[in-house]
Amino acid sequence: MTGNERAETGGRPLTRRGQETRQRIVAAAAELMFDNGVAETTLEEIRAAAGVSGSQVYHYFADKQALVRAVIDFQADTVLDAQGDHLDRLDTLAGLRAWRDFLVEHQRRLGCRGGCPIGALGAEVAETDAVARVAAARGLRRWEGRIRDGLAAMHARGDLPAVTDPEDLALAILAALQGGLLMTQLQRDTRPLEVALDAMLDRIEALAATA
Amino acid sequence: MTGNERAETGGRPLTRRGQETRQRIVAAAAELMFDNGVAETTLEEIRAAAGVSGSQVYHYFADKQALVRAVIDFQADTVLDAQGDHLDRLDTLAGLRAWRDFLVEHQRRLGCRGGCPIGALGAEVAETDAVARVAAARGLRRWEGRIRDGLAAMHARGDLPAVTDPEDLALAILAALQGGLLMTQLQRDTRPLEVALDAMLDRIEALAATA
DNA sequence: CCAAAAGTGGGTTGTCCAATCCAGTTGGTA
DNA sequence: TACCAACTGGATTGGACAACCCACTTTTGG
Repeated sequence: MTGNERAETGGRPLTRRGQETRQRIVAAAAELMFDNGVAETTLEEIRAAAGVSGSQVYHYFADKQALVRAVIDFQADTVLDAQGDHLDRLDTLAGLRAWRDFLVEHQRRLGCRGGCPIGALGAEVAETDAVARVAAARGLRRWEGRIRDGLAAMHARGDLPAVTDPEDLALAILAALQGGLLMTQLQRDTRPLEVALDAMLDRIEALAATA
Repeated sequence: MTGNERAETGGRPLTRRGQETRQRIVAAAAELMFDNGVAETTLEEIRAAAGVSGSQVYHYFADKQALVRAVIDFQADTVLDAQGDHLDRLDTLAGLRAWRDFLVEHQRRLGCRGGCPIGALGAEVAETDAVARVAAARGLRRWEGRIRDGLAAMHARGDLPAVTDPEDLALAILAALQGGLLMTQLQRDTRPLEVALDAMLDRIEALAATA
């Protein structure tokens, strides 16, 4: 899922070591951009944080924009990874609640800083770089897909009313999550995230009760 | 609500003309920053768009950061203004639905560009400028307050179950709205906004039915 | 072992832009 | 009419930073 295109147009292969270095650069860039935003992160800082020298960044990326795009794909992978098994257990109410608690606890540990690694990054570059915008949208879609799979299983099992659409429900939950993260970031308080997710899960619980 | 502090610390008064010019600068900055983001907006562009010359920007603002903070307050006023009477009619289900339609239609007219003028701006500077972050949070709180007032009226009237908390409900709705706007911006499609708001309003409708 | 890739450690260039300064004019108002 | 804020229209400085280039060494994979 992470873009493998070389900086140079001729698609010469990357050795394992090359892949690793490239990945180190992307990971370092991701962390710095998460902490300080894209605009406030310089290639020099990234170079130093990744522990590579001189022109290595330009060896792997045509320009900063290309790196930003790689970072977005990287964050999509990382975010889904970090949620681990939780995403496989969204087919019960208990699983959904546990996932909610995990997300809230994660924000608490971060001091409510940074917001969503995909959403915040995407929003910053959305109006400047259409390719990056689409990459961020794609990342959120993958996330949405995992939520939908859980709800669809509930739906198929008959735990949700037949008329409810798991697609819509999943999208609504992710939107509440994104908004909750944004407000939690601005207020430095996990309450918006808690209340937003609880509202959606309470709704699902209510729907489940009628099924 | 918009900050009136002069650039110079000695608080000399602004004449009406001065106030107007200052406002023109803020409005021009707000539009440019909404379209292109803070980092991509130069003071020179703002100066030209506002139709003022040379050092006028620095006559009213100590630096770019001060201008950004003024823009955030300005956008808070503007956003609430733009929703006009809708915000006074959030005490019925019909009023809530009409508000939802207005928001969706507004995004459609904008081509789903820019996201929330407060949220997107706040997120961009949140990790760099704590004062701006707090200003954005304050703007969202005002918005949240208007929603809560409507729901509280329903609650007082007995249209919502006594156990439900209008505060929480309002916060959840605003979070869904923010997340919906963000995803709508990234996907260039109003569906996320529609689905997120509908989920929250359906929930309120269900709660109202049990009251 | 050899060719290509990966990597070092600089230097350089050009541009953009925030921020400052100033000498002078206009305009309102007490 | 005197004063001061508002405003003009520049010039300038200083720094940051993306992007590019190069001579050379090390690593690796076939």
